[in-house]
Amino acid sequence: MPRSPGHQPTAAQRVLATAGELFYRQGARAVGVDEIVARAGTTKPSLYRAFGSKDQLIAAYLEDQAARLWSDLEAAFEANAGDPRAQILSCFEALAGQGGRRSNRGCALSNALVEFPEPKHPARKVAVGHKEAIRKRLRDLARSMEARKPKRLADGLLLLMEGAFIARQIFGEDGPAAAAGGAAEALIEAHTRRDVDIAP
Amino acid sequence: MPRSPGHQPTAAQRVLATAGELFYRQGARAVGVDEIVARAGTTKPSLYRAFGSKDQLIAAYLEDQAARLWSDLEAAFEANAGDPRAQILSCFEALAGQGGRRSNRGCALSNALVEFPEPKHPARKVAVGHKEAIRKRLRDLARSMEARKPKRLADGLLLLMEGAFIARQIFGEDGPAAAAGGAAEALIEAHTRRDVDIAP
DNA sequence: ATCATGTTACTGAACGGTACGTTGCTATTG
DNA sequence: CAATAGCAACGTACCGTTCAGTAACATGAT
Repeated sequence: MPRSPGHQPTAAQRVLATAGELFYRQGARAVGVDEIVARAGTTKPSLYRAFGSKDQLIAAYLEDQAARLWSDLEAAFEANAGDPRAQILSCFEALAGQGGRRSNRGCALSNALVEFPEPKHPARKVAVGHKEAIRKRLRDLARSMEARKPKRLADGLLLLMEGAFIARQIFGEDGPAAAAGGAAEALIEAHTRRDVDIAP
Repeated sequence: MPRSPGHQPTAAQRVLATAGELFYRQGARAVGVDEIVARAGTTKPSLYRAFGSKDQLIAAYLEDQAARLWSDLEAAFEANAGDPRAQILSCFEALAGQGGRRSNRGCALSNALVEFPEPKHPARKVAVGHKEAIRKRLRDLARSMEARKPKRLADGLLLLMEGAFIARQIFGEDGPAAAAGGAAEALIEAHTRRDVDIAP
């Protein structure tokens, strides 16, 4: 879809970019299509030709966010290739850094899950799919570091991540979210040390 | 405000009860005042006479939820008086049980913080206040169990709680949320054992 | 008489969505 | 080369609905 470089961005691209900003900062339900097109310097027909409906625009926004997040994560993984423990901890640093540059509103995918509980909403499919992928990735990492109970460790790490996302929205960047990395370390330690036993 | 027993519930009470159900299940932004008054068997003037605005009704709903949650927690604390470790773990059981009876929509307070990011929204004050109280309570418990870094432990536990709330909305009751209690146990263990050291 | 409540009928703004006309580039043609 | 046909992208102006909120008045119980 992206045009060859040198061209100006299309109306659809501008809509997706501005909608992304507004959705992330204010929540998708709080933003009207009129505001989106006004700030994008275009009009509603362009929005609806490109995305079909507001719900589908939200889904597109989430796919975009998921792709960015995923590539950030993969970059962190590659930077620590071969050391699954460092790979996991780099996740927490990565998500901490990302939150900082975009004003403490946590994870766009998680927020969307809260905003749209209806099971068949297109936003849910995208968000749930992404979260399942993250969970699977964490499981693989836990397995490759030979944790005693890899699934359990991966789920614990996921809880810490999600908790950090929303803790940042409650207490800001220097609240409990800052403790996520350390807690993850402790959890990993508990699952990999020989002399400590984990509840069944 | 509650009337003496035997009387029928007032219009305001019915509004608060139905609004609570709808807000919790669908999200406050997704529910209109017309739907609330229709299901409560009353009319808009009654709603606005009692609560002033929809935003204030949302705030009242959150205060109600916070009070319920808090009393549940206090009950769990009293049942394990003198054993701070058991008190903390009973939190996780309590919140797991609560989620079960109300269809996996997590914590009403946390959800509201996601739905209403505007700093001066009345819903935020209520929700943030409650979360700060929880954080303080966890700190006290961590201190009284002589954890090495009580603040850090409390924050880690808070992350696990919040993570469990939203994990339930993503993966359901049997997803990562089920691992919260075990992870909390491991975290406590790491902070209380003599022979394990915690990163600074 | 007073109080909480219900009834009806509104308001103006914002909502998501669309029918229809216009612009501008590109490709084909004489 | 120049005229033109086609086509995709875009904008104007509007649709009906729903939103939160209100004014004025009626009713019923204590």
